[in-house]
Order: sequence, then C-alpha cells, then structure tokens
Amino acid sequence: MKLSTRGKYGLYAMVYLAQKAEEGPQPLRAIAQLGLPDQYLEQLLGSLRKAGLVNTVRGSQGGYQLAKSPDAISVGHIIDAMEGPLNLSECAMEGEGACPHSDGCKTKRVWEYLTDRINQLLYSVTLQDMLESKEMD
Amino acid sequence: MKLSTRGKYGLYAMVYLAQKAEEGPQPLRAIAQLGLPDQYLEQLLGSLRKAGLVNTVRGSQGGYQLAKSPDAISVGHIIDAMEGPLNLSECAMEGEGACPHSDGCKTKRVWEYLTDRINQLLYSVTLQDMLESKEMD
DNA sequence: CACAATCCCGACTGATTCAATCGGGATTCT
DNA sequence: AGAATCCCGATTGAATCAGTCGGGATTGTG
Repeated sequence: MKLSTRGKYGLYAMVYLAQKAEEGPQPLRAIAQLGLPDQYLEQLLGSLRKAGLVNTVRGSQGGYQLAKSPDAISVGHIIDAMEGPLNLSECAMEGEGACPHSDGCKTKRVWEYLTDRINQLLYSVTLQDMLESKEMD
Repeated sequence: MKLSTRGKYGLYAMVYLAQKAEEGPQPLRAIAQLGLPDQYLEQLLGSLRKAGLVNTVRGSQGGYQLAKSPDAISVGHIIDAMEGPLNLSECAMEGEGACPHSDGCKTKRVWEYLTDRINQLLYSVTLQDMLESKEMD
C-alpha cells in the first residue's frame, strides 16, 4: 500500500511554497526544479488551487503561493486534495443499503474507526511543523 | 485514497474464519457465501496462506482456518498480506542515494513518522477485538 | 480403487487508474 | 506588441485491479 506520486509531488510542492512564502508568487518552473515533471506538476497545482490551498497570480511575474499560513495547512489537507478523501471502506460512504455481509458489518465499524484515526493523524501535521523539523513523537 | 477490494475481502474472510474458529476447516464455498467472487477469493486466500495467517487442509472435507488465535492477528497483518507493506514514501525504502530534493528531505521524515503511526494503529486492532465488538476509542 | 470434494496455481482478459504529455487558449506585466 | 505565465481538456502508454479460466494435485469416503 503506497501513496501515489500525486500525494508525494503535492507535498513537495507545498513544502517548497511554504519555504518561499515571503517571496511572492513562485512560477511553475521554479517549483519544478525540485525534479518534478513540469506539465504534470501543473495539473497537480490545479487540484491544489481548486482545493483552496494555493492561490495563483496569472500573467507575467505570476505564479503560485500558499492560500493560507503554513500552520493552517496540514498533510491531510494536501493528501485529500491530491488523492481524494481517505476512506478505507466504501461501505462507510454508502448511506443507503444495509451491508450484505453476514458478519453483521463488524468490519464497517473498524474501517470507520481506522479512517477516523488516520485522518486525525494526517490533519495534525502542518507545513509549519515540517518547516520547523519538529520532532514528532 | 481507498483500500482495494483485496484488503476489504481479505478482512471479511478473516473475520468469517475467526467466527468459525472452533468448527474445523471452512471450504472456500462457505466463505464465498459472504458475497465474494469465489475464484478471486481463492487467490486472496492463497496470499493469506503465504503470509502465514491461514492454514489449509487439502482434499475432501478440507478448507481454510486461522493459523493463529484471533488475538494474534491484526488488521495490519491482513492489509500487509493483501496489499503489501504500507509505505507512504518510496523514499523510506531506498537505503541508497540521498534524496534529490532541495527541501533537504523534510518530507521523508514526515512520511516515515506517519507510516509508523498508521502501522501502530493497524496492528493494534485484532480479530479478537472485532469479534468482541469492542468500543474502540 | 474410484470418485467427489477440495485446495493450488499460472495464464489470461477487460476495465480502470496513473503518470505524463500535448496543444492551444487566456491573462497580465513591461 | 510580446513575453511570461497560468488554465484546461484531450490523449497516450503503462501499470494495476478485479475477476475468470482451465487444469493439476491432494485426500476423505464408499
């Protein structure tokens, strides 16, 4: 079970933007210096923008910048924007229709519990924490 | 971000086997009554067997049974068997080669931290807990 | 022994997702 | 006007996923 490159690249880009937060909008090219394919990165930044995590300035001298302060943006926000909501069981999403399995859906409760806990964890680590290289234990 | 059906079906099957732990080996057909495609399920049980989580008895009257007691098998074991080890950054696996990114690999530490924490969580919930429908908070 | 029930296993297929590219359009600074 | 930039839908090739197929091996039962 691995994260896709979307999540990984997305976090790289966001950390970069957090580091340059005081320096005005960063053009795509600059971010892509991290070693990411730039046209692909452009797509990803589009998703981050739609999720309200980055702002863009168009035209010459334009670029991308964080839409909020680094302590208001967490890894969870980024993964959510890049890979869609974390949800271990689609069961947890179907409002309708009882679970058809004979275990009385014990599993459903577990997936919900685990999904919750993992989300708590992901939302608890912010870009600010990463910049400070906080010891996280 | 979702779990694949492998993980989900795998857990269903294991919960089923835990419930029937006292009743001898359960044939594939019986497990597939949960609503899982049986030939596919057969593959999955193969993986669970290779991971040492189930034993099989071949021949007539044969079937599958848990290889250990339900409190020795966790959701983490099952997901690991079904989907491979949880690893948010492939970076965490490459022993060689420094991370090429200019953020000094702050991200690597975060992925490692998160991977650890999520694993702790997954390995902390056992089949036994699920049978008892423990309140998990 | 023969047979049925069962597990074992590699090959295959169709659908979906992933990673990335392409081509062109719109905006804004100088 | 022109360059720098973001915007966006379409497309592609590869990988993975979900599931099927066909046949083989093992073992209890009559």
